[in-house]
Amino acid sequence: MNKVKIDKYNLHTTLLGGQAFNWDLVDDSYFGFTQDKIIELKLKGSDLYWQTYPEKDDWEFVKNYLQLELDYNMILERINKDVNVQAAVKNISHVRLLNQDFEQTLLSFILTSNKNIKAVRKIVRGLSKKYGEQLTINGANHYLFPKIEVIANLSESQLKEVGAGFRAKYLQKAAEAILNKKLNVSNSSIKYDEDKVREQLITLNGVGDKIADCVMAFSLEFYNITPIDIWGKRILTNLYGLDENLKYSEMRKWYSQYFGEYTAYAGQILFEYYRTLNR
DNA sequence: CTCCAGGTACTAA
DNA sequence: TTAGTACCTGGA
Repeated sequence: MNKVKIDKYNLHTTLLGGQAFNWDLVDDSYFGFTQDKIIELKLKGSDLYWQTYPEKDDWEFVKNYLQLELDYNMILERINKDVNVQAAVKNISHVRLLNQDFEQTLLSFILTSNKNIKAVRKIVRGLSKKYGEQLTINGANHYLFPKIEVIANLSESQLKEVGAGFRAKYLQKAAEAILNKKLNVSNSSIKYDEDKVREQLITLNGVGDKIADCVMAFSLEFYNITPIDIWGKRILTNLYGLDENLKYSEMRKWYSQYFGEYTAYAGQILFEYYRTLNR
């Protein structure tokens, strides 16, 4: 495996927390899957051992996916607005944001509607095992996330077989929209206007404010916003004293104005912290 | 067994 | 514009 030094990187919570559903801890290695790669990561002290399959040694991918060149100390300073952030950083140290693939992120988060993380992970694995390509690495079987065209051509009942439930038709339609280039959004959308990207995403059935924000923060590098789920709302009302009846857009605005350019990092750190506190 | 989950669409006022 | 409710399904 290849080796690189990393600092202040909570690999465990970053990979297995609430922003991605495609990582597993096997012995002391983390294995992740995308539409065309299996990624293996192993942390020993400050040494990160890494490898990609089947195309090996894809450093560009790993560097970009883990956002290794980002100035994390600077971000910590920028979001250090109060004791809540300080407590979160102290307790759940150094949670980062991954830069994930747009298509996989969109489809995965469509599955989160009214589901807990564990259940979503299960559906994503079912999808991959049944409809994704199989790879054998060191004698073990791994499955890639299914290709968009595969999902677009599955029936609603085929998707329900892996537990997608009422989200099955949303999933298929979203894959179809991507395939037919009906969506004016892709991984290069970071150049585009925030409101326009959100507007595009919400045209999809099954994608509302919250899921759109997840896709934007976790795969399109819109770090100035953070998705507000049930935990995000609890943080706003319980820690910051906001009215629980505020509209979603008003809550998002509050987060963005308070935390600024790196709101997504603040949101994710607070989310992982507050979720752990209340479990 | 029931209850509910990192929401969203649909309907009625 | 806003409030109320159904939705698949599997963990807890």
